[in-house]
Amino acid sequence: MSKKEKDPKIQEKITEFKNLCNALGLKLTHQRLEIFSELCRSVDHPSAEILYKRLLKRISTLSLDTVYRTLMTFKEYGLIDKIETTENQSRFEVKMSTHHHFICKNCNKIYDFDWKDFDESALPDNLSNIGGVIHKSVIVYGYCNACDEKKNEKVNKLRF
Amino acid sequence: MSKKEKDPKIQEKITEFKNLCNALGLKLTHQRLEIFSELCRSVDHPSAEILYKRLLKRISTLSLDTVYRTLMTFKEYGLIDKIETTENQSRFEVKMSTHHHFICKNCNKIYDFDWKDFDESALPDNLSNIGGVIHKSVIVYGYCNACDEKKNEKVNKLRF
DNA sequence: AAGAAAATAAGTATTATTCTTATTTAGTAA
DNA sequence: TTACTAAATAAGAATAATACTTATTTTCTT
Ligand SMILES: [Mn+2]
Ligand SMILES: [Mn+2]
Ligand SMILES: [Zn+2]
Ligand SMILES: [Zn+2]
Repeated sequence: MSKKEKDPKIQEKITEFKNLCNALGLKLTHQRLEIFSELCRSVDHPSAEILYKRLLKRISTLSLDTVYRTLMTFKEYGLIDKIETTENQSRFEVKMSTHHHFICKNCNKIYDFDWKDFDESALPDNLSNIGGVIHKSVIVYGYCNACDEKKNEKVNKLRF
Repeated sequence: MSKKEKDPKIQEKITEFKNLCNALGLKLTHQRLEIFSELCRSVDHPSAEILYKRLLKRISTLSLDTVYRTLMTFKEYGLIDKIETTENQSRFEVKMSTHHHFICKNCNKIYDFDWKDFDESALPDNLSNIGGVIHKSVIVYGYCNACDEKKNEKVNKLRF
């Protein structure tokens, strides 16, 4: 039985998830519910392994394979997304309204951001030579503020 | 010794590569030259393994590890890029002028395209809360024309 | 031509993900 | 409820992707 969520947004997503499982004929297992809930709560686009470690606290008998398998299933049914990265561990997030990703070159954290102007902009003409576009997104790279602060701390330690 | 390149663009990149190796103190080995040249010629953003298979025809003693190690080195020195994908095999390309990627949801081919308007557009303000941006790029998903044609062929076979 | 430092090949190791199978569970209908 | 069936899970084995170790070879310099 999943704990009560404080955040009503997450509560809502979970209710929606339960309904979808029913509608899609997916059995609503304890594992699926916990995996989905944990991913809902995660703001950091976790890997299967990170999710697994977090979930072990709730389901001590959980297997890593179940996490992988369940994420695959969720992806097949369009409940979650696999994120584009250059890392070799895949990372995931629950399907959300259109948004984009800032990836820190130092800590590899992935932050969400909105960019309405981009969402509304027309794609370039030359794309029709390649194919028909279904979805577009932006990835930006840089150093996150958290990392900058840490770097400054270090510099200050050296200076004083 | 690398074969003469027909394409002067590629020839030029290879010459530049040789100079850069010198400048950076990277030994210009047969393997490095062939790996770089092959990646230059590749329009398909190949994986290490694909590159390795192509290169075996030229260097029969090449080891897959050398391909991985060399690609890592090239990336460290900024000569190539690792591409963002949702696949679990990394894919690569030689560093080129700013461009973006169309990824086919069916065949996973990655096509390059230009989008000057995007390149010149300002990022959204909310990004400063996250960090400082160094690089931005677009990924679009869809079905490439090649895949569409194949699908139509199949449909026609069924109809006639 | 000789020597030092760096790079390679081969084999091994590790990491990430998937498969196999026996057991358990969710959903359903009596 | 209970019993049944199909689907899902856990555990461990297997595979795939990438990285490490070390003896040998190569590049670059002198
Ligand atoms: Mn996101
Ligand atoms: Mn490209
Ligand atoms: Zn960071
Ligand atoms: Zn295609």
